[in-house]
Amino acid sequence: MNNRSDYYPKKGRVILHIDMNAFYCSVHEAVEPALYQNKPLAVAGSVELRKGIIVTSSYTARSQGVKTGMQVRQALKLCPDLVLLRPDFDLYRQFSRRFMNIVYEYSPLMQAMSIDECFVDITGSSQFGTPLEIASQIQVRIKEELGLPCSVGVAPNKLLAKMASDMKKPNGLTVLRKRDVPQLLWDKPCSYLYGIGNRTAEKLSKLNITTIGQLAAAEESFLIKEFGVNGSWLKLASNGIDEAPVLEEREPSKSIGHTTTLPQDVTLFSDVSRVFLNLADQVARRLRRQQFVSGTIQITIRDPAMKTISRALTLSAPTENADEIHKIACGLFSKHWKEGKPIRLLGITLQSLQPKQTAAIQLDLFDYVEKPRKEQLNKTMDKIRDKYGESAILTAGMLGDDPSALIRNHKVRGTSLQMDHLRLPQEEEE
DNA sequence: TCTGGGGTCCTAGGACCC
DNA sequence: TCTGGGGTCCTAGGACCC
Repeated sequence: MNNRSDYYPKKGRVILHIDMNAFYCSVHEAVEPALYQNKPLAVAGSVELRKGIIVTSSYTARSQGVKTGMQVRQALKLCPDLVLLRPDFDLYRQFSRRFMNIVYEYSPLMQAMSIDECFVDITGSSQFGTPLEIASQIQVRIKEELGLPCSVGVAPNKLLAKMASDMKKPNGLTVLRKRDVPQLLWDKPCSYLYGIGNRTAEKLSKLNITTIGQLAAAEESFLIKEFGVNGSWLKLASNGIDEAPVLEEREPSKSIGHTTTLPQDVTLFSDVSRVFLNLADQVARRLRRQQFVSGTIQITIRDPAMKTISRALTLSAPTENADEIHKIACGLFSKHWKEGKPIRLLGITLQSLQPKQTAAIQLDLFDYVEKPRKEQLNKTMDKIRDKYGESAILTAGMLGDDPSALIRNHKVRGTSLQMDHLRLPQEEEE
């Protein structure tokens, strides 16, 4: 066995799944080791009691019982010296790009799954070594060059690679072959299988199928009868079979949304409108940054009992403007929510996204007299916020005295600017 | 200990058109 | 006046994942 290609299958694939360990916390440790290394760390969405939920925690914190999804209050009880940090998504995105660039060097057939994990198909990468050597090299380089730990799964398909990387954390390197599936997976509960959540596991359990092995042995026709087309997938997946290819092009986003749980339940329309104004502003800005326009506006409303509804409206012409999104959100709300019913959470999601260029051509947007000015204003505001932070510009409606108006927690760097300080270039020439 | 926020995909029903 | 069948778009909600 001197030839590296002997380690690659004659037919079939070799897939790696790279999963960053405690990603957000690890990034903070890497950036400021003196402050944070080996400290019990947690990133929390907010420190307000009601909303305070642990988003992720370092392994040191985990060893003291701190878990994702736990309330901040409870986490502090278990771990009094827990260091709480606000999320910094720009920083995470930066490290995300850097670790994926390393992976990409070993094969361009790479698919980012989220900010902290990706698949890579190294079937044709024998020039870099055996699959295990490549997996190990990637892991070592991410550690040495970025200071971040990760777990790597090596398998013949995405499903098994994903499950393999999950088996040993942190810093795990796990090979999962199809022939290992009976021994390693079949005695595990169904929900252990990636793609089976609590609902499906419950339904399976009612059918007397509680382990992956039992699922693997079930009749496909029976599973199809109970689960529809998902039945076939259940049968295949429990046998370790998955033909889904690694898709190299990262698909453009299909929706952009923001939701917020309010500090207190609200009932007044004026409060709702103000929250929507803020949400509309945030989603519109992300939309513009990605050079998209949106054809469908959806709102989400959750009541104190956690019952959630969504209502959507498709526009005759797509938009990128916060004003318009805000107006539509308020309209949808008035139409579908009885005034006075208490609200716990509000959200706005933009759907039917399309590249702005094509939309502009289709709609002759440039023929409008009003549009270029509005676009100029949007651009100016985006630039200022890129420089001074999210809160640098607040439109009038966001300056209410109700706390729900200020749902943003981002720090303000530099001075706060008012709308009056903005001058459009055209106006300066006038 | 009453449960955050960002997404994707799928389904099913209704509207509407031919 | 009552009526088939196919196709598409829109909407709402559920399930799942990170």
